Amino acid sequence: MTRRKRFAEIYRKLYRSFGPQGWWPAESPFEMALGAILTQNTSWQNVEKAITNLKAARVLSFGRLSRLKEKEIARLIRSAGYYNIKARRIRNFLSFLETRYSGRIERMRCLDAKVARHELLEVNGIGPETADSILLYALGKPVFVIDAYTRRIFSRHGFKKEARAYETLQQLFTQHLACDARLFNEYHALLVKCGKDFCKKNRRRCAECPINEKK
DNA sequence: CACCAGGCAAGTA
DNA sequence: TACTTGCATGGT
Repeated sequence: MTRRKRFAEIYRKLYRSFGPQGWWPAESPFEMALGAILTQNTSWQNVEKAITNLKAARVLSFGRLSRLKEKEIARLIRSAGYYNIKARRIRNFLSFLETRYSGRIERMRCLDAKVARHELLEVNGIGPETADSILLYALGKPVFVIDAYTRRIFSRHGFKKEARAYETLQQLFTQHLACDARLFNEYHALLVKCGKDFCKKNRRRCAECPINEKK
């Protein structure tokens, strides 16, 4: 079987098993970008509580959030963990948006994906996965997001070596799939769903993973 | 109790 | 280049 068919087959199995995932669960590109920072090595459940706090405080916008001190942001996002470092990262992102895009993340949409990615990676606190999440989910760019689940799943299904480095695994998806933001969106979300349910570090439920099914 | 979650940066060798 | 460590809450 070619790799192209393998990548398509895995997607098909995941989609048939789990259905559409409806990512990203946010009301605006700005909220998505914030969520991307908040969810760094953190369960989405804890991030939701932080987002809820920000909304309750009426500060989930560039203008309102920019007026808060770092300590205030930290207090509001406490439930997301790493709150001091994440508050700093959010401030870094806000000042980036301010200086380059007048605080309007939508203005990044007209950029080439490679240029936008490079700019985002310049922000201290935004690494490859956070940058790609913002590109794909907030800006609608056809960029495949690699995360710990994606690595683990493909590592366990014949791509052990390629799954080591972020860019290497990302290139495999880019090469073997149609360049389609909606496909990338759904595929990544399905991998996270599959990882949460069946491909955890302990291999207890590994055998039940839909990728193992015959067809 | 231990372990894990939709990472990243900084330090070390 | 390739590890190691700190960051922290909340669920299982």
